[in-house]
Amino acid sequence: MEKGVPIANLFGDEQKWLGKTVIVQGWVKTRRDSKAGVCFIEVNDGSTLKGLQVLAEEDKNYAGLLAKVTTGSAILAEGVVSASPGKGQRIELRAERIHLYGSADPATYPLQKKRHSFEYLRQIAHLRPRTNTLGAAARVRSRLSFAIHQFFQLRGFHYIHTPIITASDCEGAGEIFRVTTLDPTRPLAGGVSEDPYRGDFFARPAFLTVSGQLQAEIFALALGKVYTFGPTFRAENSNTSRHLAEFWMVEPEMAFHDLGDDLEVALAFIRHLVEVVLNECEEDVEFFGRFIDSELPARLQNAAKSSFEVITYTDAVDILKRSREGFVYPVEWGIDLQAEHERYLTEKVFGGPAAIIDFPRALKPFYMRVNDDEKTVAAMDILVPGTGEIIGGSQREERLEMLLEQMRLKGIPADDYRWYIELREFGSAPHSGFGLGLERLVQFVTGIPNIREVIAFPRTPGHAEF
RNA sequence: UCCCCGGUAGCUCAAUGGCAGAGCGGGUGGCUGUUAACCACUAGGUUGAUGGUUCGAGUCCGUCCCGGGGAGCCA
Repeated sequence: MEKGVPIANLFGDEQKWLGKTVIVQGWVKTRRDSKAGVCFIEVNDGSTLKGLQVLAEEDKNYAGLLAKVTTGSAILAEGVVSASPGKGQRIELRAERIHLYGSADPATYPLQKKRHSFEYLRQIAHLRPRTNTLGAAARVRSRLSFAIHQFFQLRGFHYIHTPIITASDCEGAGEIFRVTTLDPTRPLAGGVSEDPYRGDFFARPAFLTVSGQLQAEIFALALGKVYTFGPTFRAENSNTSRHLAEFWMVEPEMAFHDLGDDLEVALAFIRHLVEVVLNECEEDVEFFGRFIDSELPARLQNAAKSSFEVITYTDAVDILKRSREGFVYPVEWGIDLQAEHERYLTEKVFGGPAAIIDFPRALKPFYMRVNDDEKTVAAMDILVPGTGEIIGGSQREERLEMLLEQMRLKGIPADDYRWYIELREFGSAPHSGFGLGLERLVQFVTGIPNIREVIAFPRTPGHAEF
């Protein structure tokens, strides 16, 4: 099959392509007719935001085809790259040949030239990647995913594939999805006395993972530095612009790293990702700045350059208590910081991203390392303006006795975590890690307000279409 | 799950309890190296569902469904 030149390449070096005959393949974004015998077809192939103006003339042998080349159609155009006398573009393609792969009925094609609401586009998730905003978000997400691998691979991390189906309700991080082959509409044959998992696929309770961290720890204590990057699932009934039931998470885990090292890696990581977006997704960032969030470019510049503030939970509580802000949730040492508190810290106190460390022991999961004060744990949250928490991490408890005490205090059955405990019995070592929600990162670097727009097929309570 | 706001033409939205409307999109015609093109004409409606109040309900009340914003939970 014929292969065209990506339109991004043409715009990337216009001088080089001028006068050359090329093929482009893509979808008609819009079409402007002129009775002077010319027709302007804007073609977008997804390689870049901007479309290429293809000039079709009515005296060419493809003239009979033009009536069907409507908005949304898939076409091939071959012709000479020429300087454009018109305004909005420097180059255009003067078509010698046009092939129509698939037409689109203008009466029923759901995408119009004008702006649609995100709510409407969500109902046509099979067509919305063709819009400017969703297309740009998908490109940025792809570039970020690559940058995530780059960052870790270049630093000697190994990519670990942790299981999607897990047997343990890990760390009780929220509600979990059950995995079963049993038919919920058919009652158990043996009645209430029967083992409900007899006849089920795994012959025991099984769930979709909420985190790959515990398994990543296994490999950190063998390969040194590892990371997982994959889908995770939460069955929380959360209806907000920041939550999904299925989302992607990056979780590095590093042996012989304490919380300070962990924080250093996390901050370098964020900075690297923001720099990649600024340097390699310029056009898309400029688009988001113009149509989605005017403060975005400045915020990204700020995040790439300025140093992140790092303060302890205890200091953060002091700052909040001294402030004269009328918080809905009163601040006291020991409370979980609320969205309003996080917003106040990032937006009013620091004016940028911030990291909070050393949280009260009672607030955090059993695996976090207890500090010498015995009241706090070596945890960190990285907060960004707008999105809130984007990274959560900690140094893990490597001391057997302390881990067992933590599990007792939090009511975690040791029997379910034999393997996790054994990691502390056989060659235990200090180690740390963190988790970053990919979708929240994409929200942060694009300014897109609703998380349902930064993932192709959002799963939320009551919604699993496509 | 809780609080607030909303659901009217394909899309985005108007309409004191009193004739169902506009812009865009579609169709037809005109004009033009066009740029969210422009001009004229035209088709297009069970006002989310259901029950009630009223001479009369898009509008008021009850219930339900769906969407948005905020909160909680979290990444």
